[in-house]
Amino acid sequence: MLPRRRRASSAPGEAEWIDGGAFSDVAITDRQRGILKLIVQEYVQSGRPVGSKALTEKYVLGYSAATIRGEMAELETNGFLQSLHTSGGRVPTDLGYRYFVHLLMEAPELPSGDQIMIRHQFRQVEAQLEQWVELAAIVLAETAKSVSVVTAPRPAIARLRHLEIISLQPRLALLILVTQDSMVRQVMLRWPEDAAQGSLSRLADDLVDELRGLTGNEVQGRIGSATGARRFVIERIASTLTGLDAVEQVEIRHSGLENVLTQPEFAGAESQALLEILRGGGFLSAMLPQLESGSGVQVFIGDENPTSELRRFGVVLATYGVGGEVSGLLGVLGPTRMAYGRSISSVRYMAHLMSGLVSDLYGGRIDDQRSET
Amino acid sequence: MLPRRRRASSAPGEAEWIDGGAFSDVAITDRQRGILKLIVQEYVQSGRPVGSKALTEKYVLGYSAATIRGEMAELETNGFLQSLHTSGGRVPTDLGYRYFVHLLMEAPELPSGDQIMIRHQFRQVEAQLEQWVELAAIVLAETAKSVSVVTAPRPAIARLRHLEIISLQPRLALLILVTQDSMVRQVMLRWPEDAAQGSLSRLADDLVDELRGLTGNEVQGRIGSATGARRFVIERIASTLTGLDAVEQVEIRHSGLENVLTQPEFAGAESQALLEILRGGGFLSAMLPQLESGSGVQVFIGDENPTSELRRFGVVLATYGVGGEVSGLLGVLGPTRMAYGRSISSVRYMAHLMSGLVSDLYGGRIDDQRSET
DNA sequence: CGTTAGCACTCTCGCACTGAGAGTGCTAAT
DNA sequence: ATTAGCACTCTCAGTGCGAGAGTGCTAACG
Repeated sequence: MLPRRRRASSAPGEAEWIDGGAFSDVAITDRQRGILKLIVQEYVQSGRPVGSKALTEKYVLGYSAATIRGEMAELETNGFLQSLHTSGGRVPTDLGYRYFVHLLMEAPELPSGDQIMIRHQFRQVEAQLEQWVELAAIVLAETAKSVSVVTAPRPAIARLRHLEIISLQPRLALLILVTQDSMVRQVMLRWPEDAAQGSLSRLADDLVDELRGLTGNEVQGRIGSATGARRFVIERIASTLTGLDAVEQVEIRHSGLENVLTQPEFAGAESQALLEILRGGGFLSAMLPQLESGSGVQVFIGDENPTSELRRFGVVLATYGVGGEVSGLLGVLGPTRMAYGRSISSVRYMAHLMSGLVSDLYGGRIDDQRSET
Repeated sequence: MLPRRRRASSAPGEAEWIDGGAFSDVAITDRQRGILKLIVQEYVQSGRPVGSKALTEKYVLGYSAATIRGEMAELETNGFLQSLHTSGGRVPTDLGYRYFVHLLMEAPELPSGDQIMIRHQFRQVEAQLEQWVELAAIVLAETAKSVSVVTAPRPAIARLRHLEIISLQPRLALLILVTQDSMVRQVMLRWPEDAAQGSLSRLADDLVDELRGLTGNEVQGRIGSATGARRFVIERIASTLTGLDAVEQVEIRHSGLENVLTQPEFAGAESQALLEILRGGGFLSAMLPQLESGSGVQVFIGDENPTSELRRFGVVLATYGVGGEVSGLLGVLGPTRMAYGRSISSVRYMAHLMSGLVSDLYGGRIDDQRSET
């Protein structure tokens, strides 16, 4: 009946009333819309349930507290609000937030001052690829004032570009793999017998020539009749490459825990839930199938989240990257009572920025790799 | 007068009374020692100030609560204990903890069951170097039941082993540096003019031949009369290598926040202090000068810490690595009221384990680098 | 007929108060 | 030297209470 999840308004500036059809079967008047909007904003800001009197005192409305009470009662029966106690104000339900995000909220562009500052920070570390993700997490946490999560950009599928084998000890060597998308992995190799650097280097050169541009599965297919050290190394290359494609391998950076842990709802055990979510790779593998890549900023509120641990959280996510080729994911995590407008603005801008950076690196050069050594 | 900081007992098993000389100018009887030990243990476990009566009820001692009161009073005047309120028991001071750690505590070896489990986990990821540090942080946090910090092993000084330049776009290239200690760094290069992959590869080959084995400063010295792209690349190599030597570049992994944030002393703003410490590189640069490398597990309690943000924390640290050549740092962070014995055992074992792993990689092959390509 | 003021009622929250429990120092007896 | 006893202090949990805020209902109003 109602949409479980929808893309956020992508038009900066005014709230959009277009496509209200999804909610149109619910009777909700303009005035109720206005009141709902105020309640969400107020509750997000204060964290305390909001009542009719408080609204009339804080805002100049054309009608009185009693009227608001009536409207609030109706909003409650329609499922947009709920009252925690008989007295003491009301708070939005997940549906209330959803309606707010979908139809009432504004998510303007980030102030140009912020944009300039952020771009400046990125220019500082532009050269060091390793720092991009870290910086993105930090900046996103700061602008959204929430916990941010960012993954490194990943190719849809890893292909070998270069490898080196470095002898460390007679029976120990280090295999360095570089993929076409500039990911680097180091793998330790233990030989059953002594191996000299010379033969290892030759082996490496051979393998580069033979395996360049191949995926993990294709490398696996090349094992063929290879034997001994050569076979062993090829197997390792294959498994490392396929490992890179696995979702579980993706590391999430996060930042800004302090923005959220100090909020009242995270006083007790709730903070543990948050840390748990951020720790394992579970968050990612739960979220990924929900994301239609390239579809802009997506918002998950409370029960809309795929796992029950996230039931009390709001998640604002976007993918970034170039086409379907290389992509990462970034977003913001907070209590359902979070500032969705600001979060969406921040996430949208950061996704845009990171896409730009990544496309500088990888854009339009997917197939001209074999040209030179 | 009193030592500000001392190495922890490194003899597994019994507490050591040797070298008590440092504290010997303070009059403290055997019975007081026993009482102090009990108080620290009790307080660490319960988190509540401990009183005389509670001790007699919990333990079978040869004397009564009144006697304990007398001894506790004396311990307080000597600075080992302090009472937070007129009534309500006493808690150890920093000095009390220090005495406990130095002379009263046992830090036995980790149970062999734990050791086996840990080694098993490491065997699983042995091949993936990137995962060692991560796993070390996780395991350390688990065994010490506290927040762990681990840095990746770093060479004392980075020397170039290999480099590659990969053309991404006409004016954009990626420089991949590999140091002799197998660290890999990726640097983006923007050219003022178009450059073909062919010339870049030749440039890279040239530079490898010329710069292999050199440190950042030495590379800097080789700039000489080089011009154009060549000069630009050399400069970047030099600055990246020197950057690797900088302490600020070191990344700390941490794990186990949940072990500590749920404890009573971190209910409020204190948690923010902890997150702050773990965030920036400040922690490391403050701690490093305090550490005599290779001297085993070191313990810093409260005011013994170099920075004031750490005043309410206890820190148990050890370096690991091979000789003075390659080293990292790992340890545990917690409230001053932490289980020092368990922490020291865990840190000691993990340092030992990581040293073993690192020495497999880097051991005794510091100077035979130029032999082959 | 929608809107609003008024009213009685409910619930939370902060505050003061209280008694139990625990700890302390002191002293006199052992 | 050790200890039992005692008077005193302080914390903490529980209780009661009043203020404040919110609610639903109803009657009056434009």
